[in-house]
Order: sequence, then structure tokens, then C-alpha cells
Amino acid sequence: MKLATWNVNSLKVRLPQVLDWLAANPVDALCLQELKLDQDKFPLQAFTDIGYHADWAGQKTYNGVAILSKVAGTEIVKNIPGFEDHQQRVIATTLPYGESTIRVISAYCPNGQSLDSDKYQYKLGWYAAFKAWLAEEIKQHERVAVLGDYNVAPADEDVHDPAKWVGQVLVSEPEREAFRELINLGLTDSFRLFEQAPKSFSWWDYRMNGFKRNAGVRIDHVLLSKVLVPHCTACIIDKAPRANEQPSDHTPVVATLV
DNA sequence: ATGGTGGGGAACCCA
Repeated sequence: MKLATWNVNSLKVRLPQVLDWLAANPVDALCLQELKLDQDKFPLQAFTDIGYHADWAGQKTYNGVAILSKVAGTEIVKNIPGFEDHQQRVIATTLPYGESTIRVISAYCPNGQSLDSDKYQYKLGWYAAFKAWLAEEIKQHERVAVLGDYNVAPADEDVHDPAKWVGQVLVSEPEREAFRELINLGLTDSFRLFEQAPKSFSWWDYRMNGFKRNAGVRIDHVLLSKVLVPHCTACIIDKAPRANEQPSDHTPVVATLV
């Protein structure tokens, strides 16, 4: 089974690239973030045409998440239950996995803007609610895969120039602690299960030739619950789409489970 | 040096 995540930064603009990518990378599930389109503007037909089901939580202008899957999911949940949030950042589904099932979650964690911003406080509060909900999800579903844009680079090795990033969002200690708290629920950053090239990143700023200089950060992750870890045989960042014309600023991350 | 690029949507907000 292959699971992937991709922050597409507008599904409207990136739809042809997503279709191309799926044709070349026929994953079982693709989690999308930053759809940036209203619920009724989702291009469902384009995905059904290529054999994918879709569940999504859209909103006008910002945010929005989806899960494309070869098999229709069940127990769809949108948003974090009990957490008042006008921003569409979470969707969950249950998919078949061998003789059992796997809970797959697509998450677009808040960016936070800057450490002195209200959005940073929102981010930390959001993470607390996300953690509490994930704890419940892990209780109810032994096999859980949480994919998405976490907007946190967990360690300095996930940052092109850690010294330049001191004091910025994505790397601050409270954010990293919030991410570690997810890990402490019994989740594993599947990318670090394997030997990886140094300077492996999933996001590069559009500005200042970020991608050409490999001035990126690794903020898109595939987290796996304990029982899934021995089943994970690979986790890779596919840099190819970032080199497309009109690319998203993020690139896909793909985990393989057996 | 507080820029720069890109998406949304129609002046700025967000990343």
C-alpha cells in the first residue's frame, strides 16, 4: 500500500499536475492540502475519471483538505471534533488494509505566520486539539497514518540553514514540542525510519530561487502508529513535481506499507 | 537591507 501527501497550494491551478502525478504514481491514497476552493468547486469528475474516490473539506479562498483513494473510504470525519474552527484543515477516512483497515488522516496544520502573531497562538491551540483528537483516533484504530503539512520542521537537519531560521515559525521550540507531543502519542516519523540524503526537504519558498538553491525545510510528514512501523518499507520525498512549470511550493511525500 | 514570489480575488490576506 502506498500513501502520499501533497500540499498543492490551489487544487484549481494544480489539478493537471495532480492528475499527471497520479498517472505516474498510482498510490492507494493521496492526501491533499490547501485546496483553496469552495466545497462545491471540487473537481470530483476529474478524479473519478481516473478511478479515484474523493472525500474533501473545502472552503472559499483558504485551506481545504482532501483524501483521494482507489477504494471508497468509510467513517469520514471532517474537522477536529469538539474544536471550534472555521478553517477546513482535517479530514479522516478508513480504508481497507489487507484483512484489516487503516485510518488515514489528511491534515493541514496552521502556519503560524510569526512568533508574535495571533496566528501563532492559534497554531499552538490547534495542535493541542489535534493531539487530543489523535489520541482518541489511535485508541479506536490501531492502524493510523497521519499525513499532511505540519508546518513544523522537527529538527535542525530538516532546515537548510538552521542559523537563519532561529526565531522563525516552523522551527520554534514550542512548535517542535507540539510536534513531539504527537510523536509521544506513539506515532513515528516514517521518513526517519530510513537512511535519507542530507538536506532532504519538502517545501521551498517561491522567492529567492529557493528550490534551485535547495533552500528548503521538511514540514510535510507521514506519521505512523506503532503497529504500522514494521510494515513500512520506504518513505521518500518526490522532488520532481517541484520542478514543474507553475509548481506548488510543496512536493509529495510517499510512504510504502506492506 | 524586512525585500522577494505565487495564489486568491479584486485591496490586501496568506504562505
